Amino acid sequence: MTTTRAARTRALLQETATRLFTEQGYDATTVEEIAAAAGVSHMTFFRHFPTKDAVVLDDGFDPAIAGAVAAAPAGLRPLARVCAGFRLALDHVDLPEQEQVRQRVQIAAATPSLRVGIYANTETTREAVVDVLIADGADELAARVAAAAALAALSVALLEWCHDDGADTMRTRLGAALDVLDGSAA
Amino acid sequence: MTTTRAARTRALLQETATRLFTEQGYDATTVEEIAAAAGVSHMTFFRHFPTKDAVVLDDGFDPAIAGAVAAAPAGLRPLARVCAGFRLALDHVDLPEQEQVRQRVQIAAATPSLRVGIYANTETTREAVVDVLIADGADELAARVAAAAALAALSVALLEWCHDDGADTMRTRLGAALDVLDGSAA
DNA sequence: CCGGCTGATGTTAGTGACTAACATCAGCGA
DNA sequence: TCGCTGATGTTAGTCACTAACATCAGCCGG
Repeated sequence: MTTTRAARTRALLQETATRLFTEQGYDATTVEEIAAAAGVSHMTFFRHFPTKDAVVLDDGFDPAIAGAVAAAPAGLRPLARVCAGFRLALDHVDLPEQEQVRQRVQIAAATPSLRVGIYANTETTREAVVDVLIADGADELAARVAAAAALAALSVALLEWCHDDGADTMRTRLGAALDVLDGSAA
Repeated sequence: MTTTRAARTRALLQETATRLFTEQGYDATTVEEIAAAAGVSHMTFFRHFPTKDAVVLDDGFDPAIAGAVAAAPAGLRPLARVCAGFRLALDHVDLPEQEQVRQRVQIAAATPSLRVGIYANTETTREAVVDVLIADGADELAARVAAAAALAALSVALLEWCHDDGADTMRTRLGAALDVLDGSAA
């Protein structure tokens, strides 16, 4: 079983969409267009992606984050703990297909409605992180604030990273963003 | 000039919308419905609010924030500075019509797509705060991260505040959220 | 008190994201 | 090979939102 048919269709749709978005812009590209270019119907598109923006916004490496936070030392205050966890995640996850990700982030950065979506997209991750913190006795408000702040920092760093092109590695950027929250920054 | 006709229409639309959203839910209420209940056409609705969610999400007390950040002591690190500014804003702005705001926040809290919109809505405020920080010599990434983190904290606090109903005042809640970022929290 | 001017509103006709219901087709196991 | 199941297609909608153009309300100079 090389890859299921569904997985192939999904990948094809994602590639096609990314290409069209890059060529002519996100807003100027309709779902119908993507589907046609991929040789399927628009219904197939929506069976694989719940919304048009999901094609761009599904980075898929969010879920690992909560685990990393759990692995970080439990004694810290919520914000420090979350930052420590994120740093662990950065070191362990090996950020696959950087170019793929970068291309998608670039599309998102260029499209106001998608930029917004980046923050929106972190909601499930945020809840997962919150659960970890609460399980270790953190106040609920503190947990939510810490998780939200750290994820916002990550999102900002991602946008910044693809903005001034290639100067830093993504890891460096994300690390610097966390420093701002941590107190390690001047 | 008591109030211009346009302002009256806008207010009427906002009240009508808020009422209908509370009664039957945001998603179950169409713009057409709101317009009809207010005795206007749907075009009039969109002339006063750019989108359906703007009726709920326009709190309008965001713009004052950037000014308060500018008034905060310039020597602090970006995150501390932003937090200090927000505290100033909380003390000086007198949070008008709390009930109106609370009702809208409650609608937003109950509607996934709107909860997302709360974060989205802070983008212009964020940029204003970023400008203030950069003008005082902050690193661009640091400025963006600090602003985003603090605004995320505020949004979280708002949601939490209307969630466990009436226990704290909104000011208290927001202050506690800022403490988590500041380091004043255990 | 009147004709006109301007901004607020209405009408109509569209586009595009998304959904529901139902038909069909591809491929794999019995 | 038959049939079953999941992947896809078709069709017909709903709803947010927009563009173009018609109309109407209210104030302003005459």
